[in-house]
Amino acid sequence: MQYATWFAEQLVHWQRQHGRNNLPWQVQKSPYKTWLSEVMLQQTQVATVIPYFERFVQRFPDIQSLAQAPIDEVLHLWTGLGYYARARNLHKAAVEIVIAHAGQFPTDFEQIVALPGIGRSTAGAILSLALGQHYPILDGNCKRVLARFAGIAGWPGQKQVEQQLWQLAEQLTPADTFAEFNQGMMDLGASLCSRSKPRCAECPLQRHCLAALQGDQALYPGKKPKKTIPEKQSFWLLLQHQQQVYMLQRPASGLWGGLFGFLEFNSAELRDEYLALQGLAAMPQHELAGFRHTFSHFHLWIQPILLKLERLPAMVQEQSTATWFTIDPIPEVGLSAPAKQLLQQLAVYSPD
DNA sequence: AATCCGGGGCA
DNA sequence: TGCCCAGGATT
Repeated sequence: MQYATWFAEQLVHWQRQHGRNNLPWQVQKSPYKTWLSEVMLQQTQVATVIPYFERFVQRFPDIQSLAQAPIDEVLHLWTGLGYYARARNLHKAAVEIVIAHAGQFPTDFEQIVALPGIGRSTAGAILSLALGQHYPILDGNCKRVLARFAGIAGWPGQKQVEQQLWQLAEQLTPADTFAEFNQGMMDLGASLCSRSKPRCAECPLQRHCLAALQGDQALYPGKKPKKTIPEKQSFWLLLQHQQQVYMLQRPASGLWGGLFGFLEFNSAELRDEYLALQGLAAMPQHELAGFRHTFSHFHLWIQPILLKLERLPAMVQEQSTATWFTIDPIPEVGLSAPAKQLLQQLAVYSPD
């Protein structure tokens, strides 16, 4: 890459002038805070992450406190962020760090990348931003900047395209100012070099950016091949008794792993069978508004109904993972976004 | 409605 | 090694 030195100088200069240097995880920087922010940012944009980050660090100020926490509390602070396996991995990694590294965040690439939830890019970010070591990163922002600058075609999900991007990142990352450089790549990708309507006129890299010169910025990075995704239905049963609702903890892996949810059925018939079996068929049912929740690989149509119970049926209490939670305040466990939304609805319909 | 995403897990 | 999985926000 003939422009490597120029590229780094331009980007670092731009980062110092226009980049982000006062985000919550950038002041009183530590490997722990950098790690936490990077994991949150893997899935979510900066503006959304900030309040989650603040709450999380306030409750778990260091690796030890995180390691000691019950997983339900970790998931609670993650509620609404999505990708809950990452919260589980974060917690698991904290325990590993306490056991294997005496509570000190490891400083070797190999040790860091061995932690659950940390891959090459996240390890590179922690090493370069918080540990003063020369490593490249390649997050979504970097991929877009690099693909446009060098005109790298194809979808970055393809092995060979990703390989090219990593190689380019390695070549361009300067030996000394790697921290500003990596931060600059993320900042540029998140601002000027956005997916749609990039502001090339303001970009420090425009002069040698292939996509800008060709005017085909929209072609990079290549798009993921799309496929039609199925629509599934789910019938949720909200059992309410006074100011409490009945919820079950989901299995640790899979969709909404480890979160608490309502009774769930694949059809209205199965739901009604359950109600009959529990002797609840005659109770008045309030049909709540159905709604659609979208995942990357399917749509889920959720039809909730609410049953207000006079008395607690015995069988309902016996399920092992089941708990009666107060509606308000919201229980301090992991909840999916739709479950949290429904709980908030119930709070409105069921004032004290 | 389409798009985005870094890493885990399994065939 | 190459898929598939995962959740919500933004555009």
